[in-house]
Amino acid sequence: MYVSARADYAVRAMLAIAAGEPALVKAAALARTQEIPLSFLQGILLDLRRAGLLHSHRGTDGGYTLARSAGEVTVGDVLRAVSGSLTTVRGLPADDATYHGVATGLRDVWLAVHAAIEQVVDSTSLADLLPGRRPGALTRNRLP
Amino acid sequence: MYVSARADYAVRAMLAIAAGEPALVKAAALARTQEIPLSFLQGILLDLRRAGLLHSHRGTDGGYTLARSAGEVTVGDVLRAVSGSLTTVRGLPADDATYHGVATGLRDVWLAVHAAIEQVVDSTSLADLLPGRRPGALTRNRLP
DNA sequence: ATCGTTCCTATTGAACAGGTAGGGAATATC
DNA sequence: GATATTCCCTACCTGTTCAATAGGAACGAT
Repeated sequence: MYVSARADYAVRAMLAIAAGEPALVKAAALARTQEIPLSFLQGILLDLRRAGLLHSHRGTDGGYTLARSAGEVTVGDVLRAVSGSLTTVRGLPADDATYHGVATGLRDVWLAVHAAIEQVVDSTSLADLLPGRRPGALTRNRLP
Repeated sequence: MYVSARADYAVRAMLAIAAGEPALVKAAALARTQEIPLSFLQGILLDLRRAGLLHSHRGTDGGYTLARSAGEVTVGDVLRAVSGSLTTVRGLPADDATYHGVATGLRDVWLAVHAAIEQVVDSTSLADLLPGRRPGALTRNRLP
């Protein structure tokens, strides 16, 4: 179970842009405050824009802004935008895994893991994570 | 969220060895029936033995056998044996992630994901996945 | 229309996962 | 004890991800 640098950076960038609303936030500012390599970040921002999560504006006083409000964007949306499928097994989406013989039941494990992850990231919006909100909005999702 | 080839192969190998009990199972037989590259598999089996999950026997009619019974080994045990930490963010254990500024809340998301995954893999033993058991032992963990 | 700023793209190199090859060490059979 | 079989270990190759650099294209302000 591995969260890639792309995925981590993408959520942090979206949070920083959401926190700057309604002003535009520059890529260079994101890279500085969140300690993300600028060139790498630019590729991630491009993916987020192509996925329809960001609007970009060029020229002086340009930058990025959210395409939807922070409450309408979930962490899962961001992860899917930069990683394709949310959960992959050996590089393929969890659904596509086919097992032979005694390992047939393993498929259900990965599907259960996928569902468990989905339940967390799809029920958490960017607004839930921003400071100034009630802390621990997530705690009720932790364990039964 | 990425399940590595090592992790997937490791669980499949453990299942195949468990299914062969009490006979010893050879690495070559595992590679053939589960379609795993033999050389790669040998390195995985070495990790599983060092973690105390397998016993190995050399020479003619050698092979591998479980160190504990199939009911006493969980999927989580296997994953930790080959991957170190169960969940990593940018290569580091989920606990070690430190975030600055507006991204502080993101840490709780990864911890919640970690807990959700843990709940699935630590409550599923190898015996639960073997054929001949009641199917769908996992289904009650899927969703609330 | 020009200038400066910003986003966008292409190229290059380091680090790591996935996969391969071959020699060495231990065990059982003959 | 010689031999065949199997596990054990090390080094190597390849493709992808992560990261750095440099230049080109689009936009707003003056």
